[in-house]
Amino acid sequence: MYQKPKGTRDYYPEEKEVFNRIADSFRQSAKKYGFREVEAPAIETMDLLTAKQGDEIKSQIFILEKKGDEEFGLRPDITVPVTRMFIQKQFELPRPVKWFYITRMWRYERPQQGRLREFYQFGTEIYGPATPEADAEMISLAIDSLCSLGLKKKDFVVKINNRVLLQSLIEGIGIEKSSMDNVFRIIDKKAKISVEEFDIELGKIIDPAKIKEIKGILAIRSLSKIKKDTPGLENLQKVMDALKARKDFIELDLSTARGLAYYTGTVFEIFDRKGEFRSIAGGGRYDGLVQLLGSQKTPACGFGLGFATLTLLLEEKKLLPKINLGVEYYVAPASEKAIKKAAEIAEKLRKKGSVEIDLMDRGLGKQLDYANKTGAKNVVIIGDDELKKKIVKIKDMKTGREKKVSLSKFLKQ
RNA sequence: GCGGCAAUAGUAUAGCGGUAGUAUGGGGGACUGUGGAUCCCCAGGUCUGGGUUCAACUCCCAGUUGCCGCCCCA
Repeated sequence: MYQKPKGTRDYYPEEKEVFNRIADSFRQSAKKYGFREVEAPAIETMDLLTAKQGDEIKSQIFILEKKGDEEFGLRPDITVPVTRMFIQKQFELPRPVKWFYITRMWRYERPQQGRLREFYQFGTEIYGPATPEADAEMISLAIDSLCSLGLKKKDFVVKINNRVLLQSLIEGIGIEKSSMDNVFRIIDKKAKISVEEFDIELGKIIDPAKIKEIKGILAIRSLSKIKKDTPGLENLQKVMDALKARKDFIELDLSTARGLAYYTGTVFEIFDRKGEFRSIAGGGRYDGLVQLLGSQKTPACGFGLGFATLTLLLEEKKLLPKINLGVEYYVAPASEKAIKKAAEIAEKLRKKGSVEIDLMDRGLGKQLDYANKTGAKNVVIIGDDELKKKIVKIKDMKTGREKKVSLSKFLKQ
């Protein structure tokens, strides 16, 4: 028996339908805000995929065997390919450019809870506006998207921060810029590790006497506690003001830093309230990315929302869509002679809805069994008797009740 | 890249150093054109490769995959 590749998952019909329902729901939410769906190639040149540099990143790309001079890899995220798409058409696109995607990505890494090697994300990118309203809009959309699946404010929380603000505060206590990336990385992990570990990790790169001050900063729960002219403060305040209608979902959390990412301003991450799973979604402002990819500097922001963790949460909250893949009509020929007529009936019924017909040359009992197991709503029975009388029997599979209908009348309705 | 636990029909589970069972699901049949019940028949399994042994599904080692964690999470 062949096994499926490590870290992938198969979607059998019911599972695929669950996926489709969730995807459709996201699609609708995004369209309500005027976002337009895009798709990028699964493969991109290694030049593009590694443009952001970093050895870790490169080690997580599935690199395709080199043919000639061409070197491709599977995209490990889609912000970069979509940004490439933006750059190629940027001068003809009316701004703001608001795109969304529901598609898959690949990362060569160890699978664990909520993390696969091939995975789906719903996400958005906005190119053009530098306004706090743009940040607020993408966060609103993320919240609405989750709510439209039935999740409530008691189920998830949006932790929001601003990297400029965090950096000014950290610099304000005398930490050098050179160690900022590492400090950010540890700060971002704070919720996941113990106080002792946090102290040890930070102690390795900064003066241990400063750890307490950092903790003091991270404990701030309200922007009003921060000195008025601190860079980033006003911007974050405006973003949060614009999100007032959804304030029950939002928490200021200065320890949300989002690793070494390309984020330059607002950052946010969505978690389940219990903090049981890894993050459901994350995003922020990345004003430097377009320039990094070789074009003129353009403000941009976006978020990504993974299906893996989301599914875990929906499962726990019993919010996964209930699926019935049964057809509306199963047409059951009860005799050899009726097969032709049954095919005719099926063909006509298909103009209106989903119809299945016997392909296994089985007796009526087995056919009903099959119709029952696959969730068919009605069975149309046609046999010698019905042929003679020019009728069909319609059996409601839920109630078991049968009614006789004249064939011509039935096909006309 | 590192570590912990696990692996028996499609699924869920027994079992034992000596020829692998049960349930469910799948196919066929009976109940004499009618499903969800009952009964009968059929197909289907010890993850892979080594080792120990007269004999390995069972014990040992390695690999693979799964679950979980670390690293990382653009």
